[in-house]
Amino acid sequence: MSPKTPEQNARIRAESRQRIMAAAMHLFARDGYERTSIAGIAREAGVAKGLLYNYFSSKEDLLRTLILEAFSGGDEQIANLVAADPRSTLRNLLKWFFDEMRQRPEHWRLITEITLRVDKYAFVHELAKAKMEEYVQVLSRLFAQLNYTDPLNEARLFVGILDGIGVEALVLKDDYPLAAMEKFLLKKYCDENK
Amino acid sequence: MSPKTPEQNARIRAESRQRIMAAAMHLFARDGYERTSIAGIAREAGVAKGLLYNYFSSKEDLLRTLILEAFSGGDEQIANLVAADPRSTLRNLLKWFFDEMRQRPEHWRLITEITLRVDKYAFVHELAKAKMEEYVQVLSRLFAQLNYTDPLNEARLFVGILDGIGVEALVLKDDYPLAAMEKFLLKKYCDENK
Amino acid sequence: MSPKTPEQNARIRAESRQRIMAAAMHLFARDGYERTSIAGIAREAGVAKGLLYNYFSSKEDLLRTLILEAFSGGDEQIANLVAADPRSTLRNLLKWFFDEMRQRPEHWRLITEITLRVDKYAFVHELAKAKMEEYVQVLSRLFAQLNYTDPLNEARLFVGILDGIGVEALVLKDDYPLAAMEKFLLKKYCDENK
Amino acid sequence: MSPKTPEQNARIRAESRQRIMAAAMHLFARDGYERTSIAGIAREAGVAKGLLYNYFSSKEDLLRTLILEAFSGGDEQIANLVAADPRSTLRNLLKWFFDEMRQRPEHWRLITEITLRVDKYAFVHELAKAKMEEYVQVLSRLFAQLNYTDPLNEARLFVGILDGIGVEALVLKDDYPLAAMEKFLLKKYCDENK
DNA sequence: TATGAATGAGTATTCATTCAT
DNA sequence: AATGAATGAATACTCATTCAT
Repeated sequence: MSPKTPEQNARIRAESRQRIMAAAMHLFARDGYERTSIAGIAREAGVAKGLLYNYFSSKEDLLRTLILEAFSGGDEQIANLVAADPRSTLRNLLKWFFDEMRQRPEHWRLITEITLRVDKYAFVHELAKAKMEEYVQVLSRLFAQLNYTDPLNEARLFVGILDGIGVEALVLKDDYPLAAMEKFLLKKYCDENK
Repeated sequence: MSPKTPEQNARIRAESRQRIMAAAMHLFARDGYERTSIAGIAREAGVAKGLLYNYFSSKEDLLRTLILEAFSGGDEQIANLVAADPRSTLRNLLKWFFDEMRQRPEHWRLITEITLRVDKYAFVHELAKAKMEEYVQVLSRLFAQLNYTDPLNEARLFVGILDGIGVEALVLKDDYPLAAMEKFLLKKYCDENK
Repeated sequence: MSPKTPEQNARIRAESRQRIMAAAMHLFARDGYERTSIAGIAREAGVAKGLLYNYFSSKEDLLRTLILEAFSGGDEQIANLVAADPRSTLRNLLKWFFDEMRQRPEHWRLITEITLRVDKYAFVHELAKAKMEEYVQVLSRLFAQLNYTDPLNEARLFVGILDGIGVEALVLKDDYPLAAMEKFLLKKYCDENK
Repeated sequence: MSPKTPEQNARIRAESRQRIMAAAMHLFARDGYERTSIAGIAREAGVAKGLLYNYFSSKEDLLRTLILEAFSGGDEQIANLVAADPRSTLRNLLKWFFDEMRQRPEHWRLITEITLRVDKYAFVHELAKAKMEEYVQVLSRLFAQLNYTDPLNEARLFVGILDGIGVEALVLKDDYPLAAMEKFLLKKYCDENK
């Protein structure tokens, strides 16, 4: 008789929104942004096409939302990896990275693909640049503490290594020796006896 | 009006084909595969849309042809980089890589983008895997000659580094310090005094 | 919480209904029937979309209601314009018409637009025809009293003039010399010395 | 074997374009611009939806083309109505107008509807204003030659009359006494004995 | 009485592909 | 070998309407 309470509506909205975002993330990651249709996302989410536009103003707005959330979600997690000594921090970071590659490869595939299509989605350029610089700065300090002679470029190299391994693991999938590389890098960067 | 000789026809065919491929490569690289239209390729090539289907059975077939050629073209060039001593070979390789990133970034953007869309274009998976293994083997031998303790993984790391720097340079464009990284890597891998 | 009395309910109903109608009239007039959305009307009226369907069975029903009311509303006003002598009645009529064009141009734009879309909204045809004949009859009597030789066609002409000036004023807006035409027609039809 | 000659193509294109324009004119006029779908136009024209976009960049572009053509077509015809003496010119004009209303009512319905929806299609405002002023000027000269005391406003009135009768004839259709009004106006404006 | 989340048919537009010439 | 007019399935997006609360 009486309309739904604001709380009920908020919950319903949050749920629908979440389902749509999860479906979109899955499909964007699996098939790429361009190859994913709104109809497909709606079907995957189990809602009608039109509902999507109650929550996102366009397909690109949905993408933007996912990207922003992915980037900011990453930030929090990385903040948790910082340890007392630099070598442990590096170790945590490497372990986190390889775990992610094993557990959410599709998620990272999307991030990588979108990041490469920079021209079309200009906001990504700024975002990626800011993140990159942030990571390089943090790593640079770590390498300085470890007395590397050129910590800035070591930091850039380290980021590049992770990026490169990421791309290769995404392409070669089970054929890429993730475990071996993890061990190798842990030894190279975190071995106390070195 | 007069019937053409078989030789003339062959030449004409080769030329048209080449123009179409050049136009397609340019546009695929600049705008991405999905965002490039057959009409656009035909316009860029200065031919009619229909002609395209005399040479390629579909848009994807055209893509496939370009990818195959790009990969095999790379092979030849890399073969030329091999020098007498391993350190010079590494130096040539690094210099070639950084030159390519400076001169044909869009070309490599396409290769990278397509390579990431592995599921859709399954043939790429095999191709990429074969190339990767080939490169790793060659590099592995180089690192063995240079007495690295784990030459196989060093080779994988090296390939990963180039991949990663490539991705970052493509994303950050002029904001990425290509020159600094080139110098840094040349010192790290090719400095005789080390 | 406490159950409302029937009187309260009736008042609430009347108010909601009125707000919806006012909002719809405003938007239909400003943007046209097709370009106005139910969502927009609800927003303008400050009610939920669903409520609209408690009072009107469809968008078209809402339109119909507005049209009927506009026509019958006009009747009342026009009845008040009748004066003792025919020339004064004509003068009142002209003044009322030009005042309306100045004060509620959008209202008349809607009436005109809808009236033209006769096929789609068949009920308008009958309505318009009935009104037209009624006006022509009244005017015809006026012109007969003023000893015009062909009062029936003079009446039709007079109605046509008002319609025509209405359309032109709606199209040309501030570029149409409403004041000059008002003066001109008053002189033509109501000048005692003529 | 050989491709179509440019002449063949030009003819084919002109024909298709014409069929699409005729279909669009018909449907826009009958159902209104908003209620007419591209699919409907294509069906009426007997072509595929896509073909429409080979000739017009959008639905609005198609409308614009039709409007411009309708306005410029009118110009030519009206130029032919000018006669040696002003009374004959007026007679030609009135006859032309009533003939048009009898023969192409739907055409004029479209012009009127679009002209009223000025806000959305700003280019119409300018067009209509220019035409109106042009007609008023020509008529003003005619009325001056006929020694009317206020030729400018007489001209405006005359244009208004035609507009008004047009609107009413469009709405009332066969119920509007077009013939009677024609005779009445011819007598009023063109009777030599008056 | 009133709400607003949800639906799905409908819209304009794009584009790979075909085919008569 | 080459053309480009034509096709129609697919796409993102809109919006009147329903209905559980």
